Amino acid sequence: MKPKKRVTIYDIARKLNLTASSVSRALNNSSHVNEATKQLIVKTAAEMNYKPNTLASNLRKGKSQTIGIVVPRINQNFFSNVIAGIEETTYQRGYNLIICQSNEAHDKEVQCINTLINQHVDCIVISVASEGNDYAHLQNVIDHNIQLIQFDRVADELETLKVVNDNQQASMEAVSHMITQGYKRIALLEGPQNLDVFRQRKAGYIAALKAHGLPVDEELIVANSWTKDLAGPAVRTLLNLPQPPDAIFASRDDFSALVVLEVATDMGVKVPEQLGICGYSNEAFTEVTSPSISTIDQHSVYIGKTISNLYFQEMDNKNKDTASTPKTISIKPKLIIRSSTSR
Amino acid sequence: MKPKKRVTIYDIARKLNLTASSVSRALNNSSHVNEATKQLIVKTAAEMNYKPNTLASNLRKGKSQTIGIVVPRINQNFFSNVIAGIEETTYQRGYNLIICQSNEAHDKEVQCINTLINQHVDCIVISVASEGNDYAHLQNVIDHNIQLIQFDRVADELETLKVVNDNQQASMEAVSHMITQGYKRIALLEGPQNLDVFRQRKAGYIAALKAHGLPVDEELIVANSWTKDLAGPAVRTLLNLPQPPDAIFASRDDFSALVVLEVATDMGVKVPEQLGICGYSNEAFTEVTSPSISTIDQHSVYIGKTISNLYFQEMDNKNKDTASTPKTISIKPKLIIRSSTSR
DNA sequence: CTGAAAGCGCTTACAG
DNA sequence: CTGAAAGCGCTTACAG
Repeated sequence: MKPKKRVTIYDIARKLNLTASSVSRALNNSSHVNEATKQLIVKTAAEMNYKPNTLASNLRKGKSQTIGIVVPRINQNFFSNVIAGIEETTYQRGYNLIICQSNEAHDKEVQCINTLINQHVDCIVISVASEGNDYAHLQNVIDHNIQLIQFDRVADELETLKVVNDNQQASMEAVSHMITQGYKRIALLEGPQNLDVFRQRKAGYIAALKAHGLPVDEELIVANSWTKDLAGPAVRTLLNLPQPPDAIFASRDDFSALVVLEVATDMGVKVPEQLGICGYSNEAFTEVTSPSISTIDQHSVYIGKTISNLYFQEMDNKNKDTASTPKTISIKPKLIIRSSTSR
Repeated sequence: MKPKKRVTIYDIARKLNLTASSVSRALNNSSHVNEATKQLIVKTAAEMNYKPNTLASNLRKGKSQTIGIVVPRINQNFFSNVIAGIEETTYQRGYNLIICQSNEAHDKEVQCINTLINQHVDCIVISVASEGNDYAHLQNVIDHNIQLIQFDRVADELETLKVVNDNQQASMEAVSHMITQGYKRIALLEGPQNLDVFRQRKAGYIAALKAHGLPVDEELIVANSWTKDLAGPAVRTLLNLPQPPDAIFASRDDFSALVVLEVATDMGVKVPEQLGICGYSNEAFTEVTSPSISTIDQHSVYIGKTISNLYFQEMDNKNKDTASTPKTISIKPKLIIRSSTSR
């Protein structure tokens, strides 16, 4: 069976003794086309099961109604939520999403970007890979006149639209909350410090301690080492210190917070009475553990929506020829106080 | 600032006093082109920061090197993992992914499909929405000669390639395992029964009981009602029965299993001694609770890889004109035995 | 090995 | 309101 050809506007035109021009106009709801023939054309197109060729239309119009997204990992909660948020908002406007994952590798990130440029996407949304600090490929996006929007992990030096989480502020609030609850020796589980977002969380932790006149004890700061096998022992060591902490801010994520909870339970350390615990990212399970775990919600879906709205707004501005200043929108994460820090 | 035009093969040709034909051939590594000029062309293209226009190339070639994916929700673990798997395999071959979410709504699913048809994707991968049982839009995909691959939630009546999970077999194994461990009154937490996959899990549960000569007690089968507020009370009711279960198969997912664990702990019911628990889907947290929770791994990333491999294989067959029979590949989920069912 | 030409399916100024 | 024509950027048989 040879692939039968698709119906084109020429086929419709031929059938109705019209020209492709008219068919095109009718189908695009353009003015200057007789209402009766328009009706006829639309009806006939449906009958013939006509599907417009977006490729041709986009080539002609010089835009693709497509947004490209590059994230380190598609199947990481935060990112898949952001993508879902972007999808929701852009879909209504008839935009498509092309999605790539960099796998945290700079090489692949460059390749993804090139593919998206070749695809003539109208906009590229990216959260940069942890590896590499050469941003020539992103500059290339700008040079090709494609709107670039960075989020979460951003290259500061590039002047682009940015949507970020205020990690420092959120961390500061979380730690301040714990101090208010009477915790005095608060430990920090670091996330990977090569990423800015985790450095910000650490900075927030330190700022909170200082603001409340508490000392920063290096002994209580645990470097990121969260393979499954290392997590437990690290926490155990912490809790076995001569002067153990009375609270732990698991700034990496809720999984590390869960490990803390498990180790504490296992050692007979009561949460929240003897040990406060706060995680990060509001994974679904934090609500259902006992005690439930305090954490920080990043509003990831909302971040996605913000990104797309920012894009559409920017497009409007360009049409109006308003000067567009590169701006950064900071989303305030929300501290979710649950039982694990309430005493 | 007006958008500057991109470099085309004509620009390169002009610069080198050649024709677009030659440039095209050189850039596509085609034969019949002098090695020296080829080198020159490639070098010049790079210097001019030339990016091919995939839109034009695809229009001309009549294919898009793009695969469309439609899932109920992008940000659901299972689906985002499948997508990641597809991405990994297709990326190497230079394919792009256009991703849509149906939000479980039939209307939106139809719209997604139409968009993908218009985009001239080469293949559509879909897991159908829970709503609706009219599959005209999928038939339309086939009619447009686009390869259709269904996965997980499939419309049986359509003759397409299918990649499914053997939910029944996996559930049967899980329940049999619990029986082997000495549990005798095993309860079932159902998933939404309008979806085939959850009906299969229930069937596996019943089959296991029957195979081991155990009675099926309707009292022990709890309908899906997993809003956060309803989960706890439902489990509590179950455990307060005059003849309570000594094990629970949370066939819906690991979150419901976690609820069971929390309620049991709260009631002083020892897991696994007095109550066995098995979840479904191998969420990351199941490994780190105490006791760790037995569950079923669906190999979701592998499912994604299988889907793309199936597609490439099918393409090869078509090129060889081999008769292509619609086939179903069944992935065997893996029972992960942990502490919550080991006594 | 290279060039001239047609065409993928559409849109859109330009006439009438 | 409708048509004829050009062109988006590329690829590919057809000549030479």
